[in-house]
Amino acid sequence: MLDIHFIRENADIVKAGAVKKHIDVDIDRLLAVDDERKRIRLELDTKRAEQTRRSSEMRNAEGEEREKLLEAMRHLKNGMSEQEEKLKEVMAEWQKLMLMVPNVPDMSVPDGESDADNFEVRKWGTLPQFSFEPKSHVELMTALDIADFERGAKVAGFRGYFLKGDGVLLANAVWQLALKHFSAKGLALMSVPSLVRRESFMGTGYLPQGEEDLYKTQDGEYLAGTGEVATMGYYMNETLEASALPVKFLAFSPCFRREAGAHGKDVRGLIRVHEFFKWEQVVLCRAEHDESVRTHEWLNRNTEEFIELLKIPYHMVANCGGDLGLGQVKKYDIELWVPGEKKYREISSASYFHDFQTRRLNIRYRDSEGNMRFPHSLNSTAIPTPRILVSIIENYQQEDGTIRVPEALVPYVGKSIIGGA
RNA sequence: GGAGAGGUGGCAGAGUGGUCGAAUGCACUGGUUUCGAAAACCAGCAGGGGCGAAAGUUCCUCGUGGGUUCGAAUCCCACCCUCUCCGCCA
Repeated sequence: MLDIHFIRENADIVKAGAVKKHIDVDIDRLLAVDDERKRIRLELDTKRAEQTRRSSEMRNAEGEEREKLLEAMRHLKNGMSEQEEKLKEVMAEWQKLMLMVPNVPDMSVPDGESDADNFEVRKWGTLPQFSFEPKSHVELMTALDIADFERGAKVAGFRGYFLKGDGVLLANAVWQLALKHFSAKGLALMSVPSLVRRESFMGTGYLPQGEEDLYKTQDGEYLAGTGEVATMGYYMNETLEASALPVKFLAFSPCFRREAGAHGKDVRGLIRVHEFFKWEQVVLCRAEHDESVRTHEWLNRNTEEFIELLKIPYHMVANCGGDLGLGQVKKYDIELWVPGEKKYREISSASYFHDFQTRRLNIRYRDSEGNMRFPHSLNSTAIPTPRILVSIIENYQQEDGTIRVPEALVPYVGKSIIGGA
């Protein structure tokens, strides 16, 4: 959510931002509703002030004087209840519109409609050269019996999977290495709920718009598609000490996604699944743009470094306007090379939000001047499993169908070849 | 699943119809004292919205939404949430 003052004073910027994000929102309508809201409030305030005044006179009034006052009050209240009704209607529309206004993307965000228009910022590593036709992870893992997709579908339905044996070890090894790498960066470990109430989804901006993509329980909670939701909810409705900032979390959680809009996409394998695990970096920092920008680069770099430990070729893109979420100011995606598809596939997403989320979540801190402020929030994937296995398996495959274990993972897997004799 | 208790400022916690946006304590900020600090003492200190250059002034907020009343933190209703005990269970 943006500050209504900001929207009023920068209507053109907000409108242009929505256009850049390809989000349709009627700012003029919001401004008109806000005018109405202010007008009614002012009139009501005046009447309420009179009511308070009269009612304190009432305490000592007796007899005829009292009757007069009562009569005047009745008159006053008549007009008020109508206006209160009206204000309620206006506020309902106001709230609805406010939740729809997207955050303004940064100047540096490239124009574009979809992920096809994202801008490549840098590239790392050299693409593997195979003397044979590389196989997909589905073939490789099935042949090695370290994953079972058929039975996955039988038991869990579409997009279901089992990891088995060394597949489990490999996923676990990634977690171990991630734990070490990311906690060395000063991120505090936290294991967070996946079953989360509506409020935190509203606060992070996944609701009200994203209802379709979420699983919902019969008790009304939702299953989170990312640990970001619970981690951001952690300080909801709290006031932090400025000295506590920045807070930096590395949150672990199971993640659940309906993939409602992606029925035909990535129907095989571990790229797009309904349930997976993710380590997520989440930061709250002082409400300074510079600090947000610096932290954003840092978070993204942390993940790049992790991928470099695994020695998997990647590139990093700046997401275009049309590929940004409602609250995001800017986003970088890291995409890993997938030999079976001969293209880069997303593994990580780093974004910053300014105070868009903290305003919705009512997370505040007191700055050095004693003013209440909404901190800035950021988050970035540390590492998701099992998706990361796709690139590991396919990039490290050998002609005989065995998989070399990335050097950094060998201590955790306990072997250097999967499928070897 | 059954029974009960409760939601008040940054925190703890009083307040059961009118000078209550709210005692008190802690925390915090400023000052006195000190070589400096601690302690003590003095003072300040909820958030948000109007109007105003400012001083100030006014409205809203005691979980949320309704109701009763001239007047509600306080009474009534509904909902949400939390805690305790019993049962069941990882």
